[in-house]
Amino acid sequence: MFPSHDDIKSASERILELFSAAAREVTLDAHKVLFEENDLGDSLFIVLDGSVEISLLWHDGRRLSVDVMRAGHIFGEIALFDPGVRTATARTLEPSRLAQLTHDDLLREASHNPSLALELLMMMGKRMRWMNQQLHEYVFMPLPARLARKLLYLMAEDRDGARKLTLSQTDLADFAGATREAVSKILSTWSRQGILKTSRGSIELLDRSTLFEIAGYDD
Amino acid sequence: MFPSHDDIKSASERILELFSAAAREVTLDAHKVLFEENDLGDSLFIVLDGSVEISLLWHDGRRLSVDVMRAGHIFGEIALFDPGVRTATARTLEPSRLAQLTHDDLLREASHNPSLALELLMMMGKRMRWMNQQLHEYVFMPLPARLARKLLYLMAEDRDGARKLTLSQTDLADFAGATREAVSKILSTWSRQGILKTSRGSIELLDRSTLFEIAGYDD
DNA sequence: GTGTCTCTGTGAAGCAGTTCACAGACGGAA
DNA sequence: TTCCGTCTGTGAACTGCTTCACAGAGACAC
Repeated sequence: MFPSHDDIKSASERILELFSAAAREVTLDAHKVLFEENDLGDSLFIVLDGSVEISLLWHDGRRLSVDVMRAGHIFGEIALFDPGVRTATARTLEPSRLAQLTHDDLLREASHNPSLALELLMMMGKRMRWMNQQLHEYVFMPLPARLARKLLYLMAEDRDGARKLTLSQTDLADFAGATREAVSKILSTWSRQGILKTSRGSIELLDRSTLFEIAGYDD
Repeated sequence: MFPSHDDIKSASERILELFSAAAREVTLDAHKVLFEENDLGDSLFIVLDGSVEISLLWHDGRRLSVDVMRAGHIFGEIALFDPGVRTATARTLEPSRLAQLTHDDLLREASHNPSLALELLMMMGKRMRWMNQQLHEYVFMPLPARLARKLLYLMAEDRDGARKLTLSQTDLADFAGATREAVSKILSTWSRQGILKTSRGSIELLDRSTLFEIAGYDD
């Protein structure tokens, strides 16, 4: 199966306490860049409300979207623990509220709270495990399987029934690491096979188990 | 430029102390598997002597070699902080001596030593930054650039002049994430252009700056 | 309604890298 | 020396995805 989002992306009790003790709040409109790859940064964010897309960019304009962070999810941990330039770009998908915590805040709290530090280490372990999985998928899996996984992943995010995904095919292509045209063609054949139903700006899943098979989750 | 290996892969003073306080020593022959992807594991290793290759496997036999760990380098951190199955395979390239530290050892030491925990967090930050870089390279760069980077990376490892690399083209292909044939053809053209010299089982670099350009390190 | 804009569908050509096939080169063992 | 196994080089066919090109279909503004 694919991993449970809450375990990987969400904060534990103790990390939430850390935020409430030290964080500053940030409010942003939709489609605003919170930080960009190669910006200097040393802070961690938690989403209070809204959603934030995390993506990798390349100088020719290509983009690989890696994740969407929603309420309760934490991101920005690389530059928090290893201050320097950001390794990814974060932008809001809708109006969002975030809490921000700096490297200094962290040092102050964690230096006399070992169990907080241990929880952060576990979070980092889970995060690295997830990144490793992403590398696996990208390196070894062909586009249809990767696309199937991304669809299932993104649908599992939306709590409501998890059958419908609101996303243009262009954006979905960024998640799958492919062109819009390639994604469109694959979705068309799946649509013809009754696996899903496409419409302008959204996709409705009809046959989850077949998509599971295509994704290579063999069970 | 490409990252300095010692910063990312090596242990800090305090982490070395942790190993000397709690670790168990392991000795292995050449070409022995230390652990394999999907094995259960919860321990961290440091290389005392020899070298260990870290690679990702796929069920059809494909392999992506991601790194080589040498004396002083640490690996296995994912399963240390997030006990569960291994996300990669580790095998010795030559007879090697390692020290091993378990999750329990770590908890014992780090739970009353906050600055050790902070150093471990920084190490994890650097490690994630490096993984992110790998994902970037794999997703966005074409084979020749990726191959150039891997050559420069692997040559920087060997301290001795760093001009000669002892590695078969088959193994190099695993590092570049491509087939032996594709790598062989690229090396041939580079050889014809005087960038390097190939021979059975090794590659000698002649024109570092041209390879730098091909690798996309524009400076 | 009409116009415009973005999203979707699809076909044709191109290309980077794989797969397959085989030949020659080197090194070690007998 | 000869033989054998592994490593290297290269050509031909194939394939998965991109690039380019264009047409039709919602959605929204007026």
